[in-house]
Amino acid sequence: MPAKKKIPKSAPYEKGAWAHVFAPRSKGERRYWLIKSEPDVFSYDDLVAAPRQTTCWDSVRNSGARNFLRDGMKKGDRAFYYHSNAEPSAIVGVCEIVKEGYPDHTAFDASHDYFDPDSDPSHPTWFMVDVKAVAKFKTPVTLPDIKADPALANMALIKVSRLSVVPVSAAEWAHICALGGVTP
DNA sequence: GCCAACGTTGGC
DNA sequence: GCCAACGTTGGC
Repeated sequence: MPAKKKIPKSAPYEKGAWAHVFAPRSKGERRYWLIKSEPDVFSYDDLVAAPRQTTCWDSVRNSGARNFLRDGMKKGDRAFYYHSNAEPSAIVGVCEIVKEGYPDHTAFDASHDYFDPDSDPSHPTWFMVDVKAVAKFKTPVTLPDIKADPALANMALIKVSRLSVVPVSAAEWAHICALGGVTP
């Protein structure tokens, strides 16, 4: 693994390199994602403790991540729950998309930290989904684990840092579920 | 705390 | 349309 990797000049999610994650689906096809949260802010255990083990995934303010939330994710899709800025940073559980992309109301609220005056209810800029906890990993799969695993070398998590929502391939999904001790 | 790798903004 | 300055994420 190169110590320093070259990231394509143009952001992949802008140029259609990830068009497959937005492409039409076969009937019943499920797709996979990874969502990041700092555990000090909202951990997987916080999700489990939430009413109906569900929360709205609000406050994403990056256009690439927004596109995944708004256009990529479908009800029934699954997502890894990743703890960022943690020691160690790691995938700690599985959740399910239980409500597809809808306007992020926190952008409309002037008193909210993530208020965006350019987003209004008639033409929302930012979107969110609802996620529900499904299973906590028996063993967290850490970022060093992921980086050391040749089967995971192409994960979007590694390829494109600083994006809080990224796609996961079906092969990566199965592999990581096995490492984490949960059924895919 | 540092800083790489972005995305965004705004001057021109 | 270019690009420098700035802000953010998140690993280390």
